[in-house]
Amino acid sequence: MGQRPTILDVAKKAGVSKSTVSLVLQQSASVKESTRVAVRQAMADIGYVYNRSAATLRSSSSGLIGLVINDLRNPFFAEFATSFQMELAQNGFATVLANTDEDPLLQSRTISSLIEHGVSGFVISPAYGQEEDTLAVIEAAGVPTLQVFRALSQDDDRFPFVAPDYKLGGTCATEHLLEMGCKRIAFLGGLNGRAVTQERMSGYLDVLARHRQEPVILTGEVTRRFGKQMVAKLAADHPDVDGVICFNDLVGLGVLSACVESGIQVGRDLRVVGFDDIQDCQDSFPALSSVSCHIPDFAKTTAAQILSWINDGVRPNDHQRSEVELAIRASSGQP
Amino acid sequence: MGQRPTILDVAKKAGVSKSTVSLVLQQSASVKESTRVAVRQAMADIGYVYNRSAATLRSSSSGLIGLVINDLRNPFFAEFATSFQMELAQNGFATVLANTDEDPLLQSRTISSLIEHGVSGFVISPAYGQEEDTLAVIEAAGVPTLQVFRALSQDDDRFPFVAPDYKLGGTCATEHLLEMGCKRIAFLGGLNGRAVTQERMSGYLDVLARHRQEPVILTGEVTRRFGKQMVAKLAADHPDVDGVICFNDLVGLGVLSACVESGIQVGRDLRVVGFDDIQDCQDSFPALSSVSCHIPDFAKTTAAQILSWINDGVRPNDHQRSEVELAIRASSGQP
DNA sequence: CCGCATTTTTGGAACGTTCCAAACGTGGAC
DNA sequence: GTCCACGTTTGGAACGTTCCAAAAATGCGG
Repeated sequence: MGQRPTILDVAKKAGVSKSTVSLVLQQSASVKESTRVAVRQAMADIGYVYNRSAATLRSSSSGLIGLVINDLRNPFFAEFATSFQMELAQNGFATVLANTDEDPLLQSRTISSLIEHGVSGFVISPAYGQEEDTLAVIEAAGVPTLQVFRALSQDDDRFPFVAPDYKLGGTCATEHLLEMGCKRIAFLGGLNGRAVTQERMSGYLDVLARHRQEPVILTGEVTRRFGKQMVAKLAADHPDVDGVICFNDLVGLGVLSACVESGIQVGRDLRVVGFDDIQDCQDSFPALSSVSCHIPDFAKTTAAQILSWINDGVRPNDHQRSEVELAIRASSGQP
Repeated sequence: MGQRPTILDVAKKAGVSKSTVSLVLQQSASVKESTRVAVRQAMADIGYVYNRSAATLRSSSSGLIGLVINDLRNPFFAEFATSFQMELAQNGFATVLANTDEDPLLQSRTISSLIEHGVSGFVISPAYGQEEDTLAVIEAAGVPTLQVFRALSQDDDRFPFVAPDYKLGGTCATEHLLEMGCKRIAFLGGLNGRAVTQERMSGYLDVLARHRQEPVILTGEVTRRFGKQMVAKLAADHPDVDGVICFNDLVGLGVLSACVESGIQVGRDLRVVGFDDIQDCQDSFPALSSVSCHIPDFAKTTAAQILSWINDGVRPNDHQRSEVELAIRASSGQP
């Protein structure tokens, strides 16, 4: 017995059959308490470790969930991934986390690899491009899949999609800035034509239209750097702008640092609101107002949904929007 | 054949035996080119997908590597995890990423779970506490394991350990500040008594001793918040401090934002150096000087080492230090 | 103490690969 | 034409679980 012990060894030690051991492993209710204890004891005695590959092979269910993320370096996704992973761990599932770096090719390779590993489900914040390939592969495999934050297929309903209510976020942020007295509000960042950008922007546009303000829109990357650059551009091209809604917090934080650099008083000369409410928002100077998506809650909900799909076959609703809430801080601050 | 096709189906379709198909799957050199092509074609035709659980069961090697990280929300680790994961993907391995949130109990549970899944190796930046339990479990399983950034077992050599040369980093940073003319340099952050803190600090202490400067040490958390708080404390208790070495970039960025807030001119009144060189350093204001650990390279090396241990049985050296380099930016800037 | 319902336990057959020793086929040397 | 070596291919036996139908044990009313 130089090998690792198997359930057979456990069975022998405990004086029962392997089937009984298996039942114990599966927490079956139909095994008598006393034998359960005996079996557990035997396991501890001989140092048994469960072999999930064998179980997976036989039962075709792996206890593995693939989390495929387009940009893990973005703190927003990192925070989500962390919460999600810990939530799943609580439920006995392990998370295989993969970053696709916005590369659709890498994405479909990754997905194929995860399918080979027999993941029981996917949660995916997809990279754009090659939509058909990606979706087809998953569909062929028949693995429960939840799209989060972004949807590859806006129209068709192949996979349920859950995201924060971006539009409402845009609305809140814009209304807030108006209330603070802004006369001219710009929207910064976000790739043009992407659904997420359009949604966040549409909340902004609606509110402006209602208040008969002309929009100022500068779409682009979603990085700190871009935020910094746009401050100069605004100063040059749109000196009357006194409020900005940023596509996300990274852009917002970039704006903040550029303002500090060029002596613009954030919260007075220029009011800034970000999006996502990552943790950095609280520690920047000035602290960044932001549309909070309640990341940990969102992760919890997502985890619950994919689990109940896997375990109980309950497919989540196709389009879901989670609540958002504006976290007001100094960057949009003094009246 | 409502089921997924297996190698048997492929074999039938291609007119060969299942063994041959298996050989093709394993890229064996001993299969003739023409049959290889035929088999591949057959696979494509019937939509075969490889079942790794079966392979794992038989060959007891899963192509899965566990990456266990103590704090994924810290951008430094997120950057590392991302690079590492993508590097492994290149080599056909999938990464199971788990965050332990500095919780040793969660850590040992996580590790056990990953062992059940049959991970072929671990790369672990451990949470402190319960050292013996954690190490014993891994050791019993006999899984190749590389400790990175931190070591649970300083003394014994149960698992190889690789980390940036923290001490050298501390030395470089301190010398740099001296060269810039600082008369009094403080060290901020890092939990007291932890090896990493001591190493970073010892480089600092050595240099100060050589220049007969008295150290000012304020250990504590490794967060932005702590950095902010310490600026006030320094101003109150140590008004003569004109340079700070921060335990890591988070502390450094916190210092920066507090300085901006209270009107301290960073780079002139106070020179600041961080540690890790996360991406945010380049986009803060002012840009934060930092000791770079070359994260992507480090990840690459780590990946290579764990892979060659797994594939070729080459156990890496027990204690390794990777190069560090000071990235000089505006925060330590003007002479 | 028997019969019957119910609770527990059980042996054998999967699951889809890889491994191994042996068989096959082909071509060159004699 | 025979033999051997070498490059390919092959069937059967694992690997460690879960599933299933059926057997064994138990409890209970009469």
